Amino acid sequence: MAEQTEVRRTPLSRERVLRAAVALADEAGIDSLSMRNLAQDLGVVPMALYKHVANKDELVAGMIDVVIDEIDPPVADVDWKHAVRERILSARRVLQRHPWVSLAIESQQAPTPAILAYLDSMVGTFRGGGFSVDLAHHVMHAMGSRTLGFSQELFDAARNAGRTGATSPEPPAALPAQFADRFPNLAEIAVVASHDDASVVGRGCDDQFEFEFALDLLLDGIERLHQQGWTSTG
Amino acid sequence: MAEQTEVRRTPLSRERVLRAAVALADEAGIDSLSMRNLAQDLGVVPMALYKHVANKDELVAGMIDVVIDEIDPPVADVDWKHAVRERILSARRVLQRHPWVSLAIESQQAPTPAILAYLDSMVGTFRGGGFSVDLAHHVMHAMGSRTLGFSQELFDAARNAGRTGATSPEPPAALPAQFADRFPNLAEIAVVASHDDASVVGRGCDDQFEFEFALDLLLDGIERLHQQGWTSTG
DNA sequence: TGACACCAGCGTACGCCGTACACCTTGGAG
DNA sequence: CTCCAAGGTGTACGGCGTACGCTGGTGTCA
Repeated sequence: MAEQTEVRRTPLSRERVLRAAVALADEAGIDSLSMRNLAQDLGVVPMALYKHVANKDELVAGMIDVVIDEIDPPVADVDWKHAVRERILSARRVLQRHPWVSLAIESQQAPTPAILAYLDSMVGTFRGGGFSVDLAHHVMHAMGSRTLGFSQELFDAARNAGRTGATSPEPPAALPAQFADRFPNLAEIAVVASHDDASVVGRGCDDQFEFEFALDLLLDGIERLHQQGWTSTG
Repeated sequence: MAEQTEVRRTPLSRERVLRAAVALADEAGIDSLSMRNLAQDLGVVPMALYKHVANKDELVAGMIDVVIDEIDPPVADVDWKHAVRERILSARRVLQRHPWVSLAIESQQAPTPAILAYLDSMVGTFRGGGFSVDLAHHVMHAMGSRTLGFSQELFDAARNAGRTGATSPEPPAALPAQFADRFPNLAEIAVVASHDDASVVGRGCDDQFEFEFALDLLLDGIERLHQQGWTSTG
C-alpha cells in the first residue's frame, strides 16, 4: 500500500545464507548462531532459511565448506615437505580467522566434501613425493589433529557414505564409485587398508596402530631433541 | 498418606549426580545429557540437581574431572619415554570408554583442575627426565591434541584463573599462589615463558612458534621415515 | 490477455532446553 | 517444642530447532 518504494532486498540464496552465518559466527561466536539470529541478520523470518538449507546441521556443514575453501591450494613445484608445511600453515591462518571451525568440524558426524577434498589433496602431495600408500596413510593419521583437528574417523565416514539402507552388512571393499572419482587418493588408501587388515572386519584401519604410530613418531622426535641438548636458539 | 512404606531413596549428592551424568553420556551420548533426562534417571525433579551443581557447564566440568581421574598415575622407576608413553595410552583407553569427553573438554572455556593436575604431572615426568623448562614446555604443546585434545589454550586459562575483577591490566607475572602450589611444573613453565618473550604482552607463550615447533617435529620425523624407506614391518 | 503453477518467504505452533524463584518438607540442634 | 537450614518440588519464562500450511508475486503458456 503505502510503501511500494521500499527497496526490494536482494533475495536469499544458499550462498548468502552461508556467508551471513559465517560472519555471525566469526563476530558473535558459534553459540550465538541460531536460526533466529541468523534470520534476523538477513532481515528475514527464521523459517525462510529452510528454503535454502535443510536444517541447522546442514547449515554448519555448509559453513565449514565455505571456510575450508579459503585454504590456499598446494604450492606447485616444491618438494613435498615444503608443500605440506605451507599448506598447513595456510590452514592454520584460516582457522585463526574463524575460531569456531575446529569445534564445528569435530562436532559433525561426517567430514564435509571440502574437507575430504583437502585431505585428498594432502595425500596427493605425499604420494607425489614418493610416499607409499601405507606410509601416506599413517602419516595422515599422525598429522590429523595437528592439521585440522579431525580425520580420526575418516574411514568410518567413508563407509557411512556407502550405506543407504540400515542393515546391510556387506563387505567394506565396495566404496561408492563417486567417492573414488572425487577423492582418488583417499580411495586408494581405503582400499589398501581394508585389504591388508582383514582381521578387523568392517574397519578401514586399525586405530590403535595409528595412534601408537603417531605417538612414537613424536616421542622419537622428542627424544632426539633431548639427546641433542636442545635449546631455543637451535 | 498411603505409602509411607515406600523406600526412602538414597539422597542426592554431587558425587551421585556426576556419576549418573557420566553414565548417561556414556550410554546415550552427550546430546542426550539434559538436566531433565539426568534428573529423570535419578528419580528426581530437574531443579533438584541445582542444589548440587551450579549449572550445566559446571556439571560437565565435574564430569570431565571424574573421567580424567580414571587415568592411571605415572608408572614410577622407568625412563621418561616409557612413563609418558604408558600414561598417554592409559589416557587413550579412558577416552575410549567415554567418547564424549574430548569434545566436552574442547568445548569448555577453561581446563578443569583434574586436567591441570594431569598436565602438571606430565610436565613433571619430562622435567624428571632431565628436560629443560623450555623444552618441556614446547613438548607439551607438541603433544597437546594427541594426548588429550586440548592444552592449546592452557596459559590463557592460567591467566584467567588469576583475574577476579574485569578490568585489571596488571602484569601477567603474578600467578595466584594457589595455582603455583597445586601445579608447580605448570607454574614454572608459565613464569619462564612470560619472562623471556616480553615482546608479546600478556601472553604466556607464542602460539605460532609452538605450532611450527610441533609441525616441524612431525615433518622431520616423517622425512626420516621416508628416507629410510619405511615399510609396515619396520 | 488470462489462467495457472511454482516457489520464496511468512506465521503459527509444538516440544524441547536451561534455569530463576518461591514453596514445602524434613531432620537435627537448641 | 521450636526453629532453622538444607534438600527436593512446582511453576513459569525465554530461547531453541523446525513441522506445517498459507500467501503473494513471478514466469509460462494458451
